[in-house]
Amino acid sequence: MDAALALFLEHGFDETTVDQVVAAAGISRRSFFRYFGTKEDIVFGDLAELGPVILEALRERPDDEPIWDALEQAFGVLATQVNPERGAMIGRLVATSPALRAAHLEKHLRWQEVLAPEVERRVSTGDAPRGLVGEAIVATALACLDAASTAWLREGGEGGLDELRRLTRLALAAVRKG
Amino acid sequence: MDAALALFLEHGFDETTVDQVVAAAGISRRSFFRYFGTKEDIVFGDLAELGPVILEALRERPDDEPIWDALEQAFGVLATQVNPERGAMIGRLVATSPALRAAHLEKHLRWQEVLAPEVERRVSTGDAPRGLVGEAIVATALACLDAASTAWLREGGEGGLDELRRLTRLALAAVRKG
DNA sequence: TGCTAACTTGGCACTCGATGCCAAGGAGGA
DNA sequence: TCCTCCTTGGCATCGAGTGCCAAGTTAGCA
Repeated sequence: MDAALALFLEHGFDETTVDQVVAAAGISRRSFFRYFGTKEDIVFGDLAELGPVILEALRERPDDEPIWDALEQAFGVLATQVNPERGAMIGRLVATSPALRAAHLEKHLRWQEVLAPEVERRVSTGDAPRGLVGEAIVATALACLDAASTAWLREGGEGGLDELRRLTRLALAAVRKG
Repeated sequence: MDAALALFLEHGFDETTVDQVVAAAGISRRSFFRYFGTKEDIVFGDLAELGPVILEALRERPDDEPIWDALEQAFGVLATQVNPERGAMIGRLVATSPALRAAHLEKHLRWQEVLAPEVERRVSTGDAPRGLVGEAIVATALACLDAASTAWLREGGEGGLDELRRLTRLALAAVRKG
Protein backbone atom coordinates (compact mmCIF):
# COMPACT_ATOMS: atom_id res chain seq x y z
CA MET A 1 0.00 0.00 0.00
CA ASP A 2 2.76 2.43 0.92
CA ALA A 3 4.62 1.77 -2.30
CA ALA A 4 1.46 2.13 -4.36
CA LEU A 5 0.26 5.34 -2.72
CA ALA A 6 3.66 6.93 -3.20
CA LEU A 7 3.51 6.10 -6.90
CA PHE A 8 -0.08 7.35 -7.19
CA LEU A 9 0.74 10.67 -5.58
CA GLU A 10 3.76 11.16 -7.82
CA HIS A 11 2.43 10.03 -11.20
CA GLY A 12 -1.33 9.95 -10.72
CA PHE A 13 -3.64 6.99 -10.19
CA ASP A 14 -4.61 6.30 -13.79
CA GLU A 15 -1.07 6.71 -15.07
CA THR A 16 0.34 4.17 -12.61
CA THR A 17 -0.02 0.55 -13.70
CA VAL A 18 -0.40 -2.41 -11.40
CA ASP A 19 2.85 -3.77 -12.82
CA GLN A 20 4.70 -0.71 -11.58
CA VAL A 21 3.13 -1.10 -8.16
CA VAL A 22 4.03 -4.76 -7.75
CA ALA A 23 7.56 -4.07 -9.01
CA ALA A 24 7.96 -1.36 -6.39
CA ALA A 25 6.46 -3.55 -3.68
CA GLY A 26 8.52 -6.58 -4.62
CA ILE A 27 5.64 -9.00 -5.00
CA SER A 28 4.13 -10.76 -7.95
CA ARG A 29 1.22 -9.44 -9.91
CA ARG A 30 -0.78 -12.54 -9.00
CA SER A 31 -0.25 -12.09 -5.29
CA PHE A 32 -1.27 -8.48 -5.55
CA PHE A 33 -4.68 -9.40 -6.88
CA ARG A 34 -5.13 -11.79 -4.01
CA TYR A 35 -4.92 -9.00 -1.46
CA PHE A 36 -6.57 -6.25 -3.49
CA GLY A 37 -9.57 -7.22 -5.53
CA THR A 38 -9.10 -4.16 -7.69
CA LYS A 39 -6.56 -1.41 -8.16
CA GLU A 40 -8.96 0.99 -6.48
CA ASP A 41 -8.92 -1.10 -3.33
CA ILE A 42 -5.39 0.07 -2.66
CA VAL A 43 -6.70 3.55 -2.03
CA PHE A 44 -9.87 2.74 -0.15
CA GLY A 45 -8.63 -0.30 1.71
CA ASP A 46 -11.26 -1.52 4.10
CA LEU A 47 -13.19 1.76 4.00
CA ALA A 48 -15.85 0.14 1.86
CA GLU A 49 -16.44 -2.41 4.61
CA LEU A 50 -17.08 0.28 7.22
CA GLY A 51 -20.82 0.38 6.65
CA PRO A 52 -21.61 -1.99 9.55
CA VAL A 53 -19.36 0.03 11.84
CA ILE A 54 -21.28 3.21 11.08
CA LEU A 55 -24.53 1.31 11.49
CA GLU A 56 -23.44 0.11 14.92
CA ALA A 57 -22.71 3.69 15.95
CA LEU A 58 -26.08 4.78 14.63
CA ARG A 59 -27.86 2.06 16.58
CA GLU A 60 -26.34 3.35 19.77
CA ARG A 61 -27.93 6.77 19.37
CA PRO A 62 -31.19 7.29 21.22
CA ASP A 63 -34.30 6.70 19.17
CA ASP A 64 -35.74 10.13 19.82
CA GLU A 65 -32.63 12.00 18.68
CA PRO A 66 -33.23 14.03 15.50
CA ILE A 67 -32.10 11.90 12.58
CA TRP A 68 -29.54 14.39 11.30
CA ASP A 69 -27.87 14.65 14.68
CA ALA A 70 -27.81 10.87 14.99
CA LEU A 71 -26.27 10.53 11.54
CA GLU A 72 -23.68 13.16 12.31
CA GLN A 73 -22.65 11.31 15.42
CA ALA A 74 -22.65 7.98 13.61
CA PHE A 75 -20.42 9.23 10.83
CA GLY A 76 -18.17 10.57 13.54
CA VAL A 77 -16.77 7.08 14.02
CA LEU A 78 -15.10 7.45 10.65
CA ALA A 79 -12.71 9.87 12.31
CA THR A 80 -11.63 7.12 14.66
CA GLN A 81 -11.05 4.67 11.80
CA VAL A 82 -9.10 6.84 9.38
CA ASN A 83 -6.71 9.61 10.33
CA PRO A 84 -7.14 13.04 8.70
CA GLU A 85 -3.94 12.89 6.64
CA ARG A 86 -4.95 9.67 4.96
CA GLY A 87 -8.43 11.08 4.43
CA ALA A 88 -7.03 14.17 2.79
CA MET A 89 -4.76 12.09 0.57
CA ILE A 90 -7.66 9.92 -0.51
CA GLY A 91 -9.70 13.01 -1.25
CA ARG A 92 -6.96 14.49 -3.36
CA LEU A 93 -6.51 11.28 -5.33
CA VAL A 94 -10.25 10.88 -5.84
CA ALA A 95 -10.46 14.39 -7.23
CA THR A 96 -7.98 13.52 -9.98
CA SER A 97 -9.25 10.16 -11.22
CA PRO A 98 -12.64 9.25 -12.67
CA ALA A 99 -12.03 5.61 -11.84
CA LEU A 100 -11.43 6.44 -8.20
CA ARG A 101 -14.43 8.74 -8.14
CA ALA A 102 -16.62 5.91 -9.36
CA ALA A 103 -15.23 3.55 -6.74
CA HIS A 104 -15.78 6.20 -4.10
CA LEU A 105 -19.42 6.56 -5.05
CA GLU A 106 -19.84 2.79 -5.12
CA LYS A 107 -18.50 2.72 -1.57
CA HIS A 108 -21.13 5.24 -0.53
CA LEU A 109 -23.83 3.14 -2.14
CA ARG A 110 -22.74 0.17 -0.07
CA TRP A 111 -22.91 2.27 3.09
CA GLN A 112 -26.30 3.47 2.00
CA GLU A 113 -27.66 -0.06 1.66
CA VAL A 114 -26.52 -0.85 5.17
CA LEU A 115 -27.72 2.34 6.84
CA ALA A 116 -30.99 3.02 5.03
CA PRO A 117 -33.14 0.43 6.86
CA GLU A 118 -32.18 1.74 10.29
CA VAL A 119 -32.85 5.32 9.23
CA GLU A 120 -36.14 4.27 7.73
CA ARG A 121 -37.12 2.65 11.00
CA ARG A 122 -36.36 5.82 12.92
CA VAL A 123 -38.31 8.23 10.76
CA SER A 124 -41.01 5.82 9.64
CA THR A 125 -43.89 7.91 8.40
CA GLY A 126 -46.02 5.25 6.76
CA ASP A 127 -47.39 7.12 3.80
CA ALA A 128 -44.31 6.67 1.60
CA PRO A 129 -43.26 3.47 -0.19
CA ARG A 130 -40.98 1.28 1.86
CA GLY A 131 -37.33 2.26 1.51
CA LEU A 132 -37.83 5.63 -0.13
CA VAL A 133 -37.36 7.87 2.88
CA GLY A 134 -34.42 6.00 4.36
CA GLU A 135 -32.51 5.94 1.11
CA ALA A 136 -33.17 9.58 0.41
CA ILE A 137 -32.00 10.71 3.84
CA VAL A 138 -28.82 8.63 3.86
CA ALA A 139 -27.98 9.62 0.30
CA THR A 140 -28.46 13.25 1.24
CA ALA A 141 -26.23 12.94 4.27
CA LEU A 142 -23.50 11.36 2.15
CA ALA A 143 -23.94 14.03 -0.51
CA CYS A 144 -23.50 16.78 2.07
CA LEU A 145 -20.48 15.03 3.54
CA ASP A 146 -18.98 14.79 0.07
CA ALA A 147 -19.66 18.41 -0.81
CA ALA A 148 -18.15 19.46 2.50
CA SER A 149 -15.08 17.30 1.96
CA THR A 150 -14.57 18.77 -1.49
CA ALA A 151 -14.86 22.33 -0.19
CA TRP A 152 -12.64 21.49 2.77
CA LEU A 153 -9.91 20.14 0.50
CA ARG A 154 -10.24 23.14 -1.79
CA GLU A 155 -9.34 25.32 1.18
CA GLY A 156 -6.35 23.09 1.87
CA GLY A 157 -7.85 21.18 4.75
CA GLU A 158 -7.38 24.00 7.20
CA GLY A 159 -9.04 23.68 10.54
CA GLY A 160 -8.91 19.91 10.64
CA LEU A 161 -11.88 17.71 11.35
CA ASP A 162 -13.72 20.39 13.29
CA GLU A 163 -13.82 22.55 10.20
CA LEU A 164 -15.00 19.60 8.12
CA ARG A 165 -17.81 19.04 10.58
CA ARG A 166 -18.73 22.70 10.42
CA LEU A 167 -18.91 22.62 6.63
CA THR A 168 -21.03 19.48 6.68
CA ARG A 169 -23.53 21.15 9.01
CA LEU A 170 -23.49 24.23 6.79
CA ALA A 171 -24.26 22.14 3.72
CA LEU A 172 -27.06 20.32 5.45
CA ALA A 173 -28.55 23.55 6.74
CA ALA A 174 -28.55 24.96 3.21
CA VAL A 175 -30.32 21.87 1.94
CA ARG A 176 -33.00 22.05 4.60
CA LYS A 177 -33.52 25.76 4.20
CA GLY A 178 -33.57 25.60 0.38
CA MET B 1 -28.08 0.08 -29.67
CA ASP B 2 -31.20 -1.99 -30.23
CA ALA B 3 -29.19 -5.17 -30.68
CA ALA B 4 -27.10 -4.43 -27.59
CA LEU B 5 -30.04 -3.58 -25.32
CA ALA B 6 -31.84 -6.75 -26.35
CA LEU B 7 -28.77 -8.77 -25.38
CA PHE B 8 -28.36 -6.87 -22.12
CA LEU B 9 -31.95 -7.48 -21.09
CA GLU B 10 -31.71 -11.15 -21.93
CA HIS B 11 -28.30 -12.08 -20.52
CA GLY B 12 -27.39 -9.15 -18.27
CA PHE B 13 -25.03 -6.27 -18.89
CA ASP B 14 -21.88 -7.69 -17.33
CA GLU B 15 -22.39 -11.10 -18.92
CA THR B 16 -22.70 -9.66 -22.41
CA THR B 17 -19.39 -8.97 -24.15
CA VAL B 18 -18.78 -6.27 -26.70
CA ASP B 19 -17.89 -9.01 -29.16
CA GLN B 20 -21.39 -10.44 -28.84
CA VAL B 21 -22.88 -7.01 -29.35
CA VAL B 22 -20.93 -6.22 -32.49
CA ALA B 23 -21.65 -9.69 -33.89
CA ALA B 24 -25.37 -9.12 -33.35
CA ALA B 25 -25.20 -5.64 -34.83
CA GLY B 26 -23.14 -6.70 -37.80
CA ILE B 27 -20.35 -4.19 -37.36
CA SER B 28 -16.72 -4.49 -36.39
CA ARG B 29 -15.44 -4.16 -32.89
CA ARG B 30 -13.31 -1.22 -33.94
CA SER B 31 -16.23 0.67 -35.40
CA PHE B 32 -18.23 0.08 -32.26
CA PHE B 33 -15.69 1.86 -30.14
CA ARG B 34 -15.78 4.80 -32.47
CA TYR B 35 -19.45 5.41 -31.76
CA PHE B 36 -19.50 4.35 -28.10
CA GLY B 37 -16.55 5.39 -25.99
CA THR B 38 -17.37 2.66 -23.49
CA LYS B 39 -19.74 -0.26 -23.23
CA GLU B 40 -21.77 1.73 -20.69
CA ASP B 41 -22.42 4.42 -23.27
CA ILE B 42 -24.74 2.04 -25.08
CA VAL B 43 -27.16 2.24 -22.18
CA PHE B 44 -26.88 5.92 -21.33
CA GLY B 45 -26.42 7.23 -24.82
CA ASP B 46 -26.37 11.00 -24.80
CA LEU B 47 -27.95 11.21 -21.35
CA ALA B 48 -24.62 12.17 -19.83
CA GLU B 49 -24.52 15.19 -22.12
CA LEU B 50 -27.89 16.46 -20.94
CA GLY B 51 -26.44 18.63 -18.19
CA PRO B 52 -26.49 21.81 -20.29
CA VAL B 53 -30.09 21.10 -21.32
CA ILE B 54 -31.19 20.91 -17.70
CA LEU B 55 -29.16 24.02 -16.95
CA GLU B 56 -30.94 25.89 -19.72
CA ALA B 57 -34.30 24.90 -18.25
CA LEU B 58 -33.15 26.00 -14.82
CA ARG B 59 -32.02 29.38 -16.15
CA GLU B 60 -35.49 30.00 -17.51
CA ARG B 61 -37.09 29.70 -14.08
CA PRO B 62 -37.70 33.00 -12.29
CA ASP B 63 -34.97 33.99 -9.86
CA ASP B 64 -37.33 34.30 -6.90
CA GLU B 65 -38.79 30.83 -7.31
CA PRO B 66 -37.91 28.50 -4.42
CA ILE B 67 -34.85 26.51 -5.44
CA TRP B 68 -36.50 23.11 -5.05
CA ASP B 69 -39.42 24.09 -7.24
CA ALA B 70 -37.05 25.48 -9.84
CA LEU B 71 -34.99 22.27 -9.79
CA GLU B 72 -38.10 20.13 -10.08
CA GLN B 73 -39.21 22.06 -13.14
CA ALA B 74 -35.72 21.95 -14.62
CA PHE B 75 -35.42 18.20 -14.24
CA GLY B 76 -38.80 17.99 -15.85
CA VAL B 77 -37.15 18.47 -19.23
CA LEU B 78 -35.68 15.01 -18.85
CA ALA B 79 -39.16 13.66 -19.45
CA THR B 80 -39.16 15.35 -22.85
CA GLN B 81 -35.77 13.90 -23.76
CA VAL B 82 -36.25 10.28 -22.75
CA ASN B 83 -39.49 8.35 -22.88
CA PRO B 84 -40.65 6.49 -19.76
CA GLU B 85 -40.14 2.99 -21.18
CA ARG B 86 -36.52 3.64 -22.00
CA GLY B 87 -36.06 5.21 -18.57
CA ALA B 88 -37.54 2.18 -16.87
CA MET B 89 -35.33 -0.15 -18.89
CA ILE B 90 -32.25 1.85 -18.00
CA GLY B 91 -33.27 1.78 -14.36
CA ARG B 92 -33.72 -1.97 -14.41
CA LEU B 93 -30.35 -2.51 -16.05
CA VAL B 94 -28.61 -0.15 -13.65
CA ALA B 95 -30.04 -2.06 -10.71
CA THR B 96 -28.38 -5.25 -11.89
CA SER B 97 -24.87 -4.10 -12.76
CA PRO B 98 -22.25 -2.43 -10.58
CA ALA B 99 -20.48 -1.15 -13.65
CA LEU B 100 -23.63 0.56 -14.88
CA ARG B 101 -24.35 1.93 -11.44
CA ALA B 102 -20.92 3.53 -11.37
CA ALA B 103 -21.46 5.04 -14.80
CA HIS B 104 -24.85 6.29 -13.70
CA LEU B 105 -23.34 8.05 -10.70
CA GLU B 106 -20.60 9.51 -12.84
CA LYS B 107 -23.29 10.92 -15.12
CA HIS B 108 -24.94 12.58 -12.12
CA LEU B 109 -21.59 14.07 -11.12
CA ARG B 110 -21.27 15.63 -14.55
CA TRP B 111 -24.74 17.12 -14.27
CA GLN B 112 -23.82 18.36 -10.82
CA GLU B 113 -20.76 20.21 -12.09
CA VAL B 114 -22.88 21.97 -14.67
CA LEU B 115 -25.83 22.85 -12.42
CA ALA B 116 -24.10 23.70 -9.15
CA PRO B 117 -22.88 27.21 -10.11
CA GLU B 118 -26.34 28.35 -11.16
CA VAL B 119 -27.90 26.95 -7.99
CA GLU B 120 -25.18 28.59 -5.95
CA ARG B 121 -25.94 31.91 -7.60
CA ARG B 122 -29.62 31.62 -6.74
CA VAL B 123 -29.25 30.77 -3.08
CA SER B 124 -26.04 32.68 -2.47
CA THR B 125 -25.76 33.15 1.27
CA GLY B 126 -22.22 34.40 1.53
CA ASP B 127 -21.11 32.83 4.78
CA ALA B 128 -20.29 29.41 3.28
CA PRO B 129 -17.24 28.56 1.18
CA ARG B 130 -17.77 29.02 -2.53
CA GLY B 131 -19.35 25.99 -4.15
CA LEU B 132 -20.41 24.18 -1.02
CA VAL B 133 -24.08 25.08 -1.00
CA GLY B 134 -24.66 24.65 -4.72
CA GLU B 135 -23.05 21.24 -4.79
CA ALA B 136 -24.90 20.05 -1.71
CA ILE B 137 -28.29 21.11 -3.03
CA VAL B 138 -27.85 19.63 -6.50
CA ALA B 139 -26.44 16.41 -5.08
CA THR B 140 -29.41 16.16 -2.74
CA ALA B 141 -31.86 16.72 -5.55
CA LEU B 142 -30.21 13.97 -7.57
CA ALA B 143 -30.15 11.67 -4.57
CA CYS B 144 -33.88 12.14 -4.03
CA LEU B 145 -34.55 11.62 -7.72
CA ASP B 146 -32.55 8.41 -7.57
CA ALA B 147 -34.25 7.12 -4.45
CA ALA B 148 -37.62 7.92 -5.99
CA SER B 149 -36.71 6.16 -9.23
CA THR B 150 -35.61 3.07 -7.33
CA ALA B 151 -38.81 2.96 -5.31
CA TRP B 152 -40.86 3.64 -8.42
CA LEU B 153 -39.26 0.74 -10.25
CA ARG B 154 -39.71 -1.49 -7.22
CA GLU B 155 -43.43 -0.90 -7.50
CA GLY B 156 -43.30 -1.77 -11.18
CA GLY B 157 -43.42 1.75 -12.50
CA GLU B 158 -47.12 2.12 -11.90
CA GLY B 159 -48.62 5.54 -12.25
CA GLY B 160 -46.14 6.73 -14.83
CA LEU B 161 -44.18 9.93 -14.59
CA ASP B 162 -46.72 11.61 -12.34
CA GLU B 163 -46.15 8.96 -9.71
CA LEU B 164 -42.37 9.36 -10.06
CA ARG B 165 -42.77 13.08 -9.50
CA ARG B 166 -44.90 12.43 -6.45
CA LEU B 167 -42.29 10.09 -4.96
CA THR B 168 -39.53 12.60 -5.62
CA ARG B 169 -41.45 15.29 -3.76
CA LEU B 170 -42.09 12.84 -0.95
CA ALA B 171 -38.39 12.03 -0.65
CA LEU B 172 -37.44 15.67 -0.64
CA ALA B 173 -40.06 16.49 1.96
CA ALA B 174 -38.68 13.74 4.20
CA VAL B 175 -35.18 15.11 3.82
CA ARG B 176 -36.25 18.63 4.69
CA LYS B 177 -38.37 17.54 7.60
CA GLY B 178 -35.72 15.16 8.96
C1' DT C 1 -18.57 10.82 -66.48
C1' DG C 2 -14.26 10.70 -64.29
C1' DC C 3 -10.94 12.36 -60.83
C1' DT C 4 -9.80 13.53 -56.27
C1' DA C 5 -10.24 14.60 -51.46
C1' DA C 6 -12.48 13.45 -47.18
C1' DC C 7 -14.56 10.41 -44.41
C1' DT C 8 -15.84 5.63 -42.84
C1' DT C 9 -14.78 1.01 -41.89
C1' DG C 10 -12.30 -2.90 -40.40
C1' DG C 11 -8.31 -5.52 -39.23
C1' DC C 12 -4.21 -5.99 -36.40
C1' DA C 13 -1.42 -5.50 -32.63
C1' DC C 14 -1.05 -3.90 -28.21
C1' DT C 15 -1.95 -2.19 -23.29
C1' DC C 16 -4.00 -2.86 -18.95
C1' DG C 17 -6.98 -4.78 -15.38
C1' DA C 18 -8.61 -9.05 -13.73
C1' DT C 19 -9.24 -14.32 -13.14
C1' DG C 20 -8.57 -19.50 -13.19
C1' DC C 21 -5.39 -23.12 -12.80
C1' DC C 22 -1.50 -25.40 -11.26
C1' DA C 23 3.00 -26.31 -9.44
C1' DA C 24 6.62 -25.04 -6.18
C1' DG C 25 7.81 -23.66 -1.85
C1' DG C 26 7.44 -22.78 3.46
C1' DA C 27 5.40 -23.10 8.15
C1' DG C 28 3.49 -25.89 11.56
C1' DG C 29 1.70 -29.93 13.87
C1' DA C 30 1.47 -35.12 14.72
C1' DT D 1 10.47 -37.08 9.58
C1' DC D 2 6.44 -36.77 7.16
C1' DC D 3 2.14 -34.97 6.03
C1' DT D 4 -0.94 -31.06 5.52
C1' DC D 5 -2.31 -26.45 4.80
C1' DC D 6 -1.45 -22.04 3.27
C1' DT D 7 1.09 -18.73 0.51
C1' DT D 8 3.34 -17.50 -3.61
C1' DG D 9 4.28 -16.95 -8.34
C1' DG D 10 4.07 -18.20 -13.12
C1' DC D 11 1.24 -18.99 -17.08
C1' DA D 12 -2.56 -18.66 -20.00
C1' DT D 13 -6.64 -16.35 -20.91
C1' DC D 14 -10.44 -13.02 -21.04
C1' DG D 15 -12.51 -8.51 -21.81
C1' DA D 16 -12.36 -3.47 -22.37
C1' DG D 17 -10.19 0.04 -24.73
C1' DT D 18 -6.69 2.44 -28.15
C1' DG D 19 -3.30 3.59 -31.94
C1' DC D 20 -2.17 2.75 -36.53
C1' DC D 21 -2.84 1.81 -41.18
C1' DA D 22 -4.91 0.02 -45.33
C1' DA D 23 -9.07 -0.55 -48.02
C1' DG D 24 -13.47 0.99 -49.32
C1' DT D 25 -17.11 4.46 -49.70
C1' DT D 26 -19.03 8.91 -50.29
C1' DA D 27 -19.11 13.59 -51.80
C1' DG D 28 -17.52 17.46 -54.37
C1' DC D 29 -16.17 19.34 -58.57
C1' DA D 30 -14.83 19.96 -63.27
